[in-house]
Amino acid sequence: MDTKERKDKTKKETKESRSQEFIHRLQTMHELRSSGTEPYPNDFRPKDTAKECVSNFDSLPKEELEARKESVKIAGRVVALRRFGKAAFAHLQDRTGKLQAYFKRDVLSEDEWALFKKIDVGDIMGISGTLFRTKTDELTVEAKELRLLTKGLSPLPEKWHGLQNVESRYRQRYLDLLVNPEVRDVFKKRTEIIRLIREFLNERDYVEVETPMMHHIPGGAAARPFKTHHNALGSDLYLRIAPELYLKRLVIGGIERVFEVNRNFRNEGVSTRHNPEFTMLEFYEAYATYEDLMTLTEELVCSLVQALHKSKKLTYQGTELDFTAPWPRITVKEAILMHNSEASEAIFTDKELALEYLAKVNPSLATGGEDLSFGKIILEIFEATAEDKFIQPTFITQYPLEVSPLSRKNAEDETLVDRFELIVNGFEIANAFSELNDPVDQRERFLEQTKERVAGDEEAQMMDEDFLTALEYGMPPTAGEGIGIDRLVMLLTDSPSIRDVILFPLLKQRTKEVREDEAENKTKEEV
RNA sequence: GAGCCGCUAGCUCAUCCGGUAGAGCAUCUGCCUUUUAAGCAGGUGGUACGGGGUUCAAGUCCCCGGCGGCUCACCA
Repeated sequence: MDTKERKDKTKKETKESRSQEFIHRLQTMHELRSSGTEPYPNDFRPKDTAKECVSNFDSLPKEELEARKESVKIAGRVVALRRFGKAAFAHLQDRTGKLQAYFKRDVLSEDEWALFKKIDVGDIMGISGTLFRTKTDELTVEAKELRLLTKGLSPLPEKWHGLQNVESRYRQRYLDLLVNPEVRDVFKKRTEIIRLIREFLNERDYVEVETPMMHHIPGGAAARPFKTHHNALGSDLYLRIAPELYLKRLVIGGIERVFEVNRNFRNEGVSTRHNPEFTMLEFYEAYATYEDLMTLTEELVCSLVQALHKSKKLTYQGTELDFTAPWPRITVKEAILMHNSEASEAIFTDKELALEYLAKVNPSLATGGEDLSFGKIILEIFEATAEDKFIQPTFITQYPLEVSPLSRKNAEDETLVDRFELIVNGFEIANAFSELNDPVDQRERFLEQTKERVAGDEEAQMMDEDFLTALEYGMPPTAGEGIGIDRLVMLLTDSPSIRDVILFPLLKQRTKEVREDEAENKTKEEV
């Protein structure tokens, strides 16, 4: 078979044209198999990891290490390969890190040397050998035996620059993880943060639960939901926008301290701070108030900052953030007055004046603003003028009643609720309140929401009779909180975009893929 | 949804006023038994995101579309 015939054969095997390197590797794979070397075996069991080798033996002096003839057996991906004719160095990367391997023609059998000559960067190998130190003092395993464990057909991105193309990094995250160590590090930290949060709550007697992702009535937050359909039940369902109403049912059921770390889905735009599916921690504690949760939040977040940065301070995108507690507690009203020197205090008592002021600070809401509730107007003024001014961790408290349909009314001022948000670097990290446990009041709040919904507010909440039924059995006085895990991880890992802390952020399907999928689906339908 | 920027070899990037599409790494051939962005010599590899237009000539200019990034808007 000449080269051209081989290329044609390869094109038939793979549905599109491939790079010369892919074709060459595919040929190598076929050659190995036909000469009796399985390119995808599964009988190799490594006994050691790169990290174990380093931590156990890297401290030994060269002579002592080599006298011990320490045998190791490791497996990993070839991420670098330097050949010298009759010898070669490679770096193998496993889940724990990298280890250099040395291959010498004298040491290996003829078959193994022949196999080694067919190894490419990106292949996965298994090696048995002894540890030694090179001239440059690097701990290295000298291969006595080697196996090809997986032949890689597609070449890895370049060793020096890694994978830079942002779109490729998100779409092919496996490559990003493989070649960009700092990306691996961010996701390790994400896992660690979630582990620490679980530990923190478990220590305080909280019980972790899982509640439904598919809701008949999407509730617990102001957001537009994704809609789906259950065929057998013949009913439309919504992906949850928050677990809140289910977690409260559990508090009613006697799980007095409960939490869930899981996904929420909100049908809204994407940005550096928003992904349609995102991870939220929600927790509820009976016999606590929102003030207790402020203290708890300080403890939780401080412990995370301390654990990851060995300090109470960290730098986020060039800004130093100091998490030393206590953090300022500022009411929405105070926050607005702080950052609007020209605003009169009358805007908090006169809806017309407030609306006038809002039109000034956010002209996009000038039309249709009359439909907004007083509370919504105040909140809009806060968001337009004050929210992003709070860089250091700050609790914003005392939110308007109308924008908090699940929160307990403030005892002194019934137009406000006992609620706070934690703002860091201008964005919301946490939202918490003393929960409304008066079922009659809750019903009225839902009715109020229903009216707003009819008036056109797609985010207003729906009446949830099943939840009201639960509340009517009695929920202990409870405080609850939600913490956006992705945003917290952004802060703790100095990541500029939420997409840098979500393994597979939502991206549009590419046109070519859409066409192929449509073609495939059509074929299936015809069959 | 709007504005700006980007999309060129497997990867990272050049191509200045429109004039034969280039480099480094990877790959291929040869040499090389302690290298680590190994080295030396030689070669292959391109539908320049897709489509249309202007032009003797388009990666480059214009229009339509796709995907991505950033900013804004939306969005707790």
